[in-house]
Amino acid sequence: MSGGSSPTELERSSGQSVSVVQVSIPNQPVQVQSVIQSHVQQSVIHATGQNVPTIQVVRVAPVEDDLSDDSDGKKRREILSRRPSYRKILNELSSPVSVAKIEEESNSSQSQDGDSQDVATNLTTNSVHYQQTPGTIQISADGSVAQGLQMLTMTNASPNSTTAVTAGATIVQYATGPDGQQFYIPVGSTGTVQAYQIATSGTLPQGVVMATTGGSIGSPQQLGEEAARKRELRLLKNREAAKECRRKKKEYVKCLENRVAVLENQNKTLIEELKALKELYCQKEG
DNA sequence: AATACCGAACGTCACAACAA
DNA sequence: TTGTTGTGACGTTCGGTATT
Repeated sequence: MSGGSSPTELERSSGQSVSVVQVSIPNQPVQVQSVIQSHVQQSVIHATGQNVPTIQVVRVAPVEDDLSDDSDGKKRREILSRRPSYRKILNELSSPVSVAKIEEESNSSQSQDGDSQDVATNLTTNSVHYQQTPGTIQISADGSVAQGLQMLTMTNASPNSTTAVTAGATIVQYATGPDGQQFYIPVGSTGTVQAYQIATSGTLPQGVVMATTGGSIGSPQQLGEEAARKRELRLLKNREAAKECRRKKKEYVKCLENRVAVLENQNKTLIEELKALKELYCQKEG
């Protein structure tokens, strides 16, 4: 057992008090730190070392709500922005064991979500209808996986409409291909589509590049439209990113909660085992 | 049935971290 | 240095449940 008189890395960085319970287990292959960040209702597990016969359970005491003063929004924001993200914490995990397990659990939950690789997913929020068609995954001879085309179609779908695409509907198509990401946004109601390409590799420059449909750019009005479209794209991408971020976060939290439960069980068992061994030892001594 | 409350999900903004 | 991405925070909307 060790409480640690000097502040841990976590205490130094977060200002939270940390209590440490350390249990040595013969033949236990990993060292595990379980960290509960109650403030954000997230659990973080650190697993380090393949051959360290130690389990270390770390509990972070609930932080005093020093952020409750809403009048000081900027300070609050500053403090919160310094908190490391769960992704960063995950990246800091040094053990391939935990990472592999998280990935494994992540994959299994994805497959539970209804074969997301094979079935087109449809979701409707408010009056906006999203349809994501399955991407093609190319696997080369060396086993590497190349991301294929992924198409996202967004339409204004009325709740009663039987067809996703109706006259005058706004359709934004988003595609991820080998040359980068592409967006197709309708211009006016004539059916003309403006295509944008966001290059991520190859010869195309980084950023948004006007790709198709003629018409010179230069007039203030066109510049304004261009800026508006850019903003539209940014919002669209950010919207999708936020969704993805939330999905990952939920998955991650679920995974960690499961693991916390497992480790708590394990801890309980080990404490009982230790107790039994102590009694045995005392009997032998006495 | 009307209202209040709550939690989940969403869209947007701001900003840190990262890549080119 | 600049553009992109990921994510915390905030406000809004919506559906479910409890209460009146």
